[in-house]
Amino acid sequence: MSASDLIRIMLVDDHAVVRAGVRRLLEQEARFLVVAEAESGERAYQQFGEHLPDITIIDLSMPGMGGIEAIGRIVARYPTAKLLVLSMHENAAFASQALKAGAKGYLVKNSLAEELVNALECLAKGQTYINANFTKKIAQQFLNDEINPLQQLSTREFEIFRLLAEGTDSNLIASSLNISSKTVANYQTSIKQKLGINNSVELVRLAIRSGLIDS
Amino acid sequence: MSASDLIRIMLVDDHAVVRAGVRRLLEQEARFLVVAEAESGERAYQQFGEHLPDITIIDLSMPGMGGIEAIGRIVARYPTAKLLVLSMHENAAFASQALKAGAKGYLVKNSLAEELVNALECLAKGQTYINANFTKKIAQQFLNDEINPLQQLSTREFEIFRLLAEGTDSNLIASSLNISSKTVANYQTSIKQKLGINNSVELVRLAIRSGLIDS
DNA sequence: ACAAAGTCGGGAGTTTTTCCTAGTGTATGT
DNA sequence: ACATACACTAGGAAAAACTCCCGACTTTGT
Repeated sequence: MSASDLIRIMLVDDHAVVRAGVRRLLEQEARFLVVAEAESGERAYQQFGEHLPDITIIDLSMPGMGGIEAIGRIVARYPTAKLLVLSMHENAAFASQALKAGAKGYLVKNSLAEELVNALECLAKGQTYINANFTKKIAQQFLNDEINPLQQLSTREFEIFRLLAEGTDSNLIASSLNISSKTVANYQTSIKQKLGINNSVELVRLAIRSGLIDS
Repeated sequence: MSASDLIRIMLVDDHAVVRAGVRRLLEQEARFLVVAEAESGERAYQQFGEHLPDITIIDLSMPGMGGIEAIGRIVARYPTAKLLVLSMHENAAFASQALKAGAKGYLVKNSLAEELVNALECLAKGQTYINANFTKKIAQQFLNDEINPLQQLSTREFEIFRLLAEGTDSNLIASSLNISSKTVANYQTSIKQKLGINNSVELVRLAIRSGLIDS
């Protein structure tokens, strides 16, 4: 292996344990070299300029400047930067946001070591890498994502969605809107179906994320 | 150093990266030896019996049987087991529930390596260890205990509350905890009653407000 | 040892949710 | 103008979830 094959890597994660873990996994392969670590988005941006790593492995949820913003700043300044997101969130929304911000790969933390190596090599070659069992999830939600899930709802559906998310009793919704509680129940089903959710937990989360209600 | 000083450790975390990270940190110190790893609560319980580690380092949020449940089971069978929680949740509710379930220490994942070593030595000596910058947080929230509704919940109730708030299907909860789905339903009722809420929407919002889950 | 509290689940009834069907009204386009 | 589409409404039937009540057993504390 020639020196040019060496892939210089920076690790960004607020958890020292995770940084150590990735470092350990990478040490198994001689062609990877960790040249820098950062525990925050701010530091990541600084360190990037100092070390100009080939690839940066970055977490999304960090205190202060989050990973997404850090990605945005780094890519803005260094458009050829290769950033691999290593997140614990198995959430398509997170992935698409990260990729939209300029990341070149997305991996969940419980992935195997081989997958990490695989992802790194993809990025090194200039490709984009996304977790295999994740692509379909993203593909599914991608359609809905661009549309903005709540936008699919009809006026009535949206109204009922809002009331449900606020915790309003179905019967109260019915009498407020002067419709049968049976109709409310039916709407509830169609709303969940349209939003692709199975339970009221996801319903609330979606409402909160959309800023419709606050926690 | 004599052989008897060797501290045999088991790691339990669903993220391979985290396990590798802890392992790496522990390898710096010759007196620690990782004798087993597990990626789930179920496996942890099995492995514990096989290896009988001096100390078990365990994560709380794992799919299937959660960490709290695993702690409970291990402590039930092996009352002298020393379990150190290594969680990413900087949340007093989690900590107190974990300790109530029988854990001997609580550490957040972004702690420094020295703190981990420190904690391990405390546990090895039979002491209890809690993160320094965490004790005051716990102390703070301890005062609000009367106010903090989640504190009213029993271990089991809390566990089920968490799973419900995460949107886990009742039947899945039942099978994860090896109890009847009827029991889960009954718990659900008592949880709502204790927390003074009427529907699952409020349940989720409470969980989010408490930092138990994020939106 | 006794009381108090936690865990577990059956019984029985109520409520909610789902899935299907179906009527009405209102656009939209050809 | 007429067909087509879709939103709004709601009933019926069945399934699923929830509530309330109770009893058994275990753990814990005094």
